[in-house]
Amino acid sequence: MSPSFLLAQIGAHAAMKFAERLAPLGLSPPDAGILRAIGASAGLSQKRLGERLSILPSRLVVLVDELERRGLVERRDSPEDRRVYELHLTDAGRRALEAIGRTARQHDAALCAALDESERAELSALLTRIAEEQGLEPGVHPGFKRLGKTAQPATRRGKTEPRA
Amino acid sequence: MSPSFLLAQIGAHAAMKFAERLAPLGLSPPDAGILRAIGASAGLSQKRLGERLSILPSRLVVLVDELERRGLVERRDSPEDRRVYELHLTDAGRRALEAIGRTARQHDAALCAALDESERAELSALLTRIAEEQGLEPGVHPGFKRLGKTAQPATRRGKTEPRA
DNA sequence: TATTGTTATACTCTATAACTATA
DNA sequence: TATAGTTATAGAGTATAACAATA
Repeated sequence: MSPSFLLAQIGAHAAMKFAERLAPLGLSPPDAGILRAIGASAGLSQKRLGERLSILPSRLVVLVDELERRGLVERRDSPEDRRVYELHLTDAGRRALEAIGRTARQHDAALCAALDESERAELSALLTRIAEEQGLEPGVHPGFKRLGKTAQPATRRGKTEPRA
Repeated sequence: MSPSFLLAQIGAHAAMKFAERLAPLGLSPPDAGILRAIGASAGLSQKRLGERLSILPSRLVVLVDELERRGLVERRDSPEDRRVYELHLTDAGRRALEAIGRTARQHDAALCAALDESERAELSALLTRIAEEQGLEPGVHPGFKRLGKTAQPATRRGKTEPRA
């Protein structure tokens, strides 16, 4: 089987399984990405957060709203520019981030159960080279942009009508 | 970086790039999966096709409608059970399938440009073992089921109101 | 009564444009 | 005039229920 098909297939499977493990924490994969990014760069604006994660501003608002409502993220007015917020993790947010880390390690172990330690290292090395050559941002899941094709509406002829 | 994150990241990238290469043919990834499945088992019913590809019947109808409208797929009444259609590729459908194959090989070469021949074989071997251990169907992309978490509507407080 | 294909509908995510407050 | 954040809305994809024809 072609490596790129296997990558797409296992990658989608990995993303789904990770989302399943995250669900009991009440978090989605975008939530985890947001908490991780804020944890790595406290004070980030929504603008730059959205750019880093390739999440549209209009969607980011809703995601941050929810994380703020649940007390994991805090929006502070920037003293330099009153248009922007500085995003910070609360204590609960930091605990959530740690839980995400534990979840990720469990997920990793389960997904790579077929491989021993040195094989996992070999796999990571190969994947890292591909990621670099393809110009992928380290630590940033690209999400899934719009990609379908544009097609005209089809004229339907029914199975809900007698055929004989 | 953890292998499972790299897998999800590169997998999503691979899926997007493949969709981009398919777009000039006027096809989406599900279209390609459908043509491939019908090509491998001519006469398949929509029911079994949907099961194999994990596409819901209500969506499959629309996809097959469009492929039939474009003359790539033909629905023939089953002589044994008047409820079902037998799905077949037309000549144009077979040509489309060949074009998809060429596209997939180009995609594969581009995605794995960082690796030489023996490294690609090594990668495929590792990935195949993971796919088997994880119980993934050979040749079937799992798509992306519903996985977000359920959250109550948030009470918004606006940046569109004066803050001072 | 169960099944195949189909339609209708709801919810989520992606995407774009327009809007408010501020620079 | 441009920018950060927000709102509204349109377009896909996912999911469920209900329906007609047939088994």
